[in-house]
Amino acid sequence: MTDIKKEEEKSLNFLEEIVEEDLAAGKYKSILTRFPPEPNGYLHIGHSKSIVLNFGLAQKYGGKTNLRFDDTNPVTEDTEYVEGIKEDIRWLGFEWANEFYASDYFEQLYTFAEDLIRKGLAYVDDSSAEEIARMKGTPTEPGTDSPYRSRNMEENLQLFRDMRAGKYRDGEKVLRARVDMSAPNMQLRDPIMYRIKHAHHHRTGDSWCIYPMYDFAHGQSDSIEHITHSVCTLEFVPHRPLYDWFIEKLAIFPSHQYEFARLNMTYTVMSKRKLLQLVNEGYVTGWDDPRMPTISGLRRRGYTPESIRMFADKIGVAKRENLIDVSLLEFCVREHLNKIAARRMVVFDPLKIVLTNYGREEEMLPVEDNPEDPATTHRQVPFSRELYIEREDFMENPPKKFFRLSPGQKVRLKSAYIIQCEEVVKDETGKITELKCSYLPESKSGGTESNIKVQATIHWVSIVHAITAEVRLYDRLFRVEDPASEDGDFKEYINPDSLNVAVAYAEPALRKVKFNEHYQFLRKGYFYLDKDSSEDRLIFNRTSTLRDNWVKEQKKQ
RNA sequence: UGCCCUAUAGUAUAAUGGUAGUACGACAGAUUUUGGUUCUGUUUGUCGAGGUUCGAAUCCUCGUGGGGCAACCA
Repeated sequence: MTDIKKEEEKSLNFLEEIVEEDLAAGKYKSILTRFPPEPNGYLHIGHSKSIVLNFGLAQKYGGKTNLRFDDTNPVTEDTEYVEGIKEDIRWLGFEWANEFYASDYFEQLYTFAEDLIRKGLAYVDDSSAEEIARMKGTPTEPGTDSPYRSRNMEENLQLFRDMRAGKYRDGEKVLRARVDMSAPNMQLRDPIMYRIKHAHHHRTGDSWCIYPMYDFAHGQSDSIEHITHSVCTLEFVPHRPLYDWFIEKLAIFPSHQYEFARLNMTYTVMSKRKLLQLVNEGYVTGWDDPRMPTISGLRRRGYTPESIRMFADKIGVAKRENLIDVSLLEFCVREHLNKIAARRMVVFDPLKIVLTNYGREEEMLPVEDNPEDPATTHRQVPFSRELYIEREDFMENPPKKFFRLSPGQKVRLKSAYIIQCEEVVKDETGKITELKCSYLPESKSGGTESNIKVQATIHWVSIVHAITAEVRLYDRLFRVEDPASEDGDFKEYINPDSLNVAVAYAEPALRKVKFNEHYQFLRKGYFYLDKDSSEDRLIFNRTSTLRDNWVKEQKKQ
């Protein structure tokens, strides 16, 4: 009931409004969107905004979404990326109606081009790239006509066929649309439709040596598939008149382009070019390095598809430039993981404690797996006389608001007993090596007299039963909010401490950990088994820390 | 010195000529065997100047700020 109400109250974004209007006006019976990545890199969190938008629009209004690879530039593209992209989309939880490639349409696009030549709307230009650039003019000065602009139709047709037949070298000729060399919109100054590239294409092999440009492939592909709403990012706004021009002159299905502002996020970079640099120059270990904003990186780090979809939903869709705080992404993943992650106790920086009055060898204590789950299961955790606690959970001279262990003070060991610190043992350098504590037998968790109040509860692990695990603790990849907008090379702003590796002591239940299981290490954060793990070596990535008011409190002082 | 997009709390986003709301953040409190979670409360906003109107965040004009466009990239 409340959910329905919420749904009703939730306002539409401008694209949903357009779709609703089109549907209401009977313009379309159902809608068809597409997600059109170029297979020249891996998908990142910015793409997930587009994916959730395109697939979400179709889902919401009973339509469908095609996956179309925009593979018109053979030199940068590869099937490795095709496979990676498909995996990422599926992982995010979306299924496409059709898998298409712009290269599926090369023959059709070629026919379209000949059609435009016959109509006198395209011509072969022999000018060099430099000459074409010069004749293009500037934003404030009109361009000038190429001497080849007035070539007759038959000659253009023959030349274009010769281009396809491989008679010319790369760069010798191009096919251009004859639009308007003095248009205020630069995109309309006779844009290039085809260029010669004697290059191997990952799907069409060597069967073509001319390849269509984006502008002569994208809109036409949309039209061939009868895409109703072609949603892309803002930088293509100036291309829209050209998109419409080609469709009009070709008299083909009128797909329409709509633009939204791409996602920018603090403390990271979001362009494939920059991400590729980080990979190639060894700043990260790969596209799926857990510090990367890529889908594969986030997945490896322990993010869930649900959390990313929630994020995409929360950031909204509009046309103004934005810089989303990464803390919103972190909020989303905590929100989800808090509900599903099993709790475990792991000590990162151990301080030994000895319970001087604990007479038994050991005992097993039941500990709940997830307090958020009313039907939570319990596991048996071994407790014994010698334990590790977190070194930071003890202070010899604590400040006022420190609630944890200190000389003479009590804390509860989670799901076990309350202990009191009796003696601090140090080595010759003054470093604390051990704490001698007493425990309160009647304070046993769950017991009738266990309701004794103490200020804090801390996690622990039994030394003889502990297993070790490597934990990889990540921080933001960059030191500044918006590295791309800083002066100089963005790589100067990389955070040198974005990765910290430590060996931690874990309760034995963690020995049975499996891939795809999300854990909360009590009070330490959310963790996820890394693919680098092996039978005898557990490696965990910290997905995210927990919110920490104590850190804030300390900063105030 | 052109064309295009854009401007609402710290960050995003809604209000579609009629009470400026929501989320995250921040701050304060309650609860808590995680300084987590949960709950409650507080704080902060319509870029500027004119105009239209009974009434403007919304429409118009002129500024100003931000972004994009001059790849044989997408």
